[in-house]
Amino acid sequence: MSLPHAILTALLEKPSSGLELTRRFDKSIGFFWSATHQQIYRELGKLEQSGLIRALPQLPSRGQRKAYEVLPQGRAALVDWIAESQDPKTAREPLLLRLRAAAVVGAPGLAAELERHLALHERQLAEYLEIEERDFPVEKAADENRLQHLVLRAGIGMEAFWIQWLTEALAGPLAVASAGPVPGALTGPAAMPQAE
Amino acid sequence: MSLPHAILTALLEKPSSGLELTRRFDKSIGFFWSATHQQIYRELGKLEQSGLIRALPQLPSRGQRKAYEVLPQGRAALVDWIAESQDPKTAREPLLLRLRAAAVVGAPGLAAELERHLALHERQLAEYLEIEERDFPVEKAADENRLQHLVLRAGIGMEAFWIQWLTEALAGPLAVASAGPVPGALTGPAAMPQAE
DNA sequence: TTATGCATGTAAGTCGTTACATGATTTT
DNA sequence: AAAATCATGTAACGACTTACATGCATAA
Repeated sequence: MSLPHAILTALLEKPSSGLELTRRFDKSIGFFWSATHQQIYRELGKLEQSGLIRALPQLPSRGQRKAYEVLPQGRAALVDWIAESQDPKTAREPLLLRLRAAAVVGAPGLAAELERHLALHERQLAEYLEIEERDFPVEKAADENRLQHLVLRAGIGMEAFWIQWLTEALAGPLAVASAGPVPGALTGPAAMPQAE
Repeated sequence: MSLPHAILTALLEKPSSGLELTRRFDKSIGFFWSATHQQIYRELGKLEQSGLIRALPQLPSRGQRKAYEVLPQGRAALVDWIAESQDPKTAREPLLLRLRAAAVVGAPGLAAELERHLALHERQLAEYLEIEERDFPVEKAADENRLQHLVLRAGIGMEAFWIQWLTEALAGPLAVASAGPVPGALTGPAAMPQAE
């Protein structure tokens, strides 16, 4: 149930139309919770029906843009959600899954993928650092911005972690000892010192 | 499409029944791709119908346990998947969303959540380190285990990152300057230096 | 023989993704 | 007027979650 609350937060920051929200989800909010415009429109409809937001009186300018604002009920729902007890979900990392699979059947082509991911993470880190420099300059470290800055620091830390890990992974051999990529040659299932 | 390949990997490591897979997904594999038994049974059915795995001749012992093994086609499908080009998905971190929401409407109850998460991550890290000590002792750093060890190192690194970040977050003030938790008092939408 | 646990499964609903549809406005 | 773009939306599917159902084996 994160999407509706992400939308409430975005609308509190600034009342917006569906498309404007979509644009904003491509940037800051979407760094930690992406959403397509279809999801957003559907969720806006639900939120309006639930009485948590309402459409602002139409500005009859261009297009049919409908802007929404958060109602007191919506704000209250958001406050409740913040304090809810939610366990961290077990991570879903297809890349690690692929590494583990490569340990069993061989790893041709995997190094290229790791390098590609490394480049992507480096680009993302650069983008985060740019935002930090722009919005949270060292000279004015204010307490009011602390939460926003913490969110950004989390993004920076995660990217830095992946870059370090991928670099370490690419530094050593990726091939597995016995198993080749030959489809027919089944390796023995027994010799797995991996944790179960 | 990660779950079927996670299952193929698990079955290559050791042919198993649905429940055995469920147990194993609660442990090693599930650290990076969790799955419930319902998902697993459904996926086993699909994989069998696709001719990627087959049920082993019944051991008529207790219960109705059906064990599956991977067929050459399944192994080939896994090899292909490893080399596929898959972009890293944008992270989904509800906790960061909640921080961002707290920056807008206030943060009562958030500190308790952060502390709870910190404890959970510390426990998880301890578990990973225990596994590392058991399965990858320093004296026998072999290349054959390198991929499995890398996967585990990723888990360790992620937990370490969260612990560090949460500690840093809890070290400072979490309250937001102006906004209280009062549902009716809407704050101005303008003053957001946050990146958009 | 009831109860408890094991093992496999069905059903329903939500969330997310991909592809397509529609009307309005701006550009050529 | 035709084409491109903007803005909102529908439809269909697949993945995941939660709750429930069933048959079998062992234990009380």
